[in-house]
Amino acid sequence: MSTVVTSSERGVGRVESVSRDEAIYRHIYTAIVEHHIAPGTKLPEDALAEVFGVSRTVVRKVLGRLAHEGLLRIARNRGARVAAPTVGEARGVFEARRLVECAAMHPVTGALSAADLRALRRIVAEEHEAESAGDQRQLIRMSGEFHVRLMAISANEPLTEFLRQLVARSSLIIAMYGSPGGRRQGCRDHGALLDLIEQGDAERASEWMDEHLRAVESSLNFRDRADGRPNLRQIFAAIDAPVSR
Amino acid sequence: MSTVVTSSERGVGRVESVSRDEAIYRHIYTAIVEHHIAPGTKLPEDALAEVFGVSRTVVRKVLGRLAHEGLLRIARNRGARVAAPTVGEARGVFEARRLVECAAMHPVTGALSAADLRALRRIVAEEHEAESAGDQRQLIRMSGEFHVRLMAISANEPLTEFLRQLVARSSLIIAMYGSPGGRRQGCRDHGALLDLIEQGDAERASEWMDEHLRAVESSLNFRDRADGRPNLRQIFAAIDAPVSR
DNA sequence: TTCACGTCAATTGGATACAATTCTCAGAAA
DNA sequence: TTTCTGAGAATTGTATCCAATTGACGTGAA
Repeated sequence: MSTVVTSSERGVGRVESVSRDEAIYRHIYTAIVEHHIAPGTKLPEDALAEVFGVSRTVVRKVLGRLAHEGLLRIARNRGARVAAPTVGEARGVFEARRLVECAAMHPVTGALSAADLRALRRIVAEEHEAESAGDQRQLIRMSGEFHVRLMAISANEPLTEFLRQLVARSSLIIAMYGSPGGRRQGCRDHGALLDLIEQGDAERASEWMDEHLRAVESSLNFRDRADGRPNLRQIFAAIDAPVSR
Repeated sequence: MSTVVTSSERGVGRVESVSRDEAIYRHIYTAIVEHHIAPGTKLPEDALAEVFGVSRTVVRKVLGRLAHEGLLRIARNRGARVAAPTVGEARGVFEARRLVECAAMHPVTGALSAADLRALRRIVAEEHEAESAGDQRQLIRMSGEFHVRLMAISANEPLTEFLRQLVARSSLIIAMYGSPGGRRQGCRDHGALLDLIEQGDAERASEWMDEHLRAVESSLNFRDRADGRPNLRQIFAAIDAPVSR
């Protein structure tokens, strides 16, 4: 599963970059977003506390944060599970992304610097490398990174943070509904988008982003679940047959 | 200050609508958004625990949630304070609102039902009443309610929740930078917006929303703080004089 | 007077203990 | 066999306790 940060992290040389809470948060966050943990998986407080070598207190804080970001669902007295977005929730996330990311192309195009462009092209290059190497997890990571970093150019903290959450949830959605080799065009696409932005054509960049996100959404299979155990409640919710007896 | 919910809330007739956590959350949330507590006010865990008759444990959970929504700032070992948005943060919030709310006018216009329209007109009427009565807090509440309910018509949960947070933070911003009688045109404006949406003119509704939000932002006074103690760091950040000694 | 320093009170961070709830599964009854 | 039931185990919710950090205050030296 996920490796645990040893106590050596608080070395003298390093500026204790992140708190212990933050480190645990990132571990679980990464595990979910990079598909190390399947949607619906239960995350018991005891087990996590033991894995990370802390008490349940700090685990609960982290779980609360992840739940607030939509990556977990916490049911009272029933603990936390990795979120398993319904089809409706999945469509909602992508609709929100289209609205926000397309609209953001205008301020982003206006604010783009040469350094920004270099950093983004570097990410696209890493996407290519990951694709060539067949490293699906790296591809997921870099694809998400691209979208978030692009939004970050707007220098708008609320929007960037919001998108970060949407991108993370998108990753969960792909884990549930994505076909294994579903998204092939993704990376070259991002490069083409950068060309448009570099040319200052915000309008076409916006249209481009719209098509891109629709393509990703279209590549999903909302008819049957991708993972092992089917969500019975979801399946039967659409069937209005009378219950026997 | 804020009244405490007595234990009678868990009456038999009522379906125990909200948990105790939720009740405490709403109390503090309302107190902040409706300007019962000034930005920068410290919120000690002990004091809140005593006020609400619970242990610090549950208070901490609630404070964490409020901090995650941007209404509080929690500094390690220094406790929670009501957020005091800087000018930059304030502009960021309004920029995000313009981007999201304007873009949302298209799906909202498409999805508007007769019942939605009635509910929104009712809110506008309550805004008028509050304005006539000089009830500033009710005016704040209804104005925020209008924007959130309007977004809710899009039936997009992530966007609606995001806007709810932005609206709450806007209220904090107005508490800091708003002049007492600053916003007079607000309520009739909302009615005019509904006219445009009712006519199905999403494009003009979007433009209208843009102007509306810019007007609200323009009515703010970002030069000197509205509340008592000035933010020295912010003031001196712009001055590049060498420190004596 | 002003600054530096050290002690002490106040507050928060984290761990543990106990209570409350849910889940599991064996066993009985239909 | 299937379904219901209930006792026990497992897990979460809350309170409390102790350690760690911060901030305030008072003392003393320059």
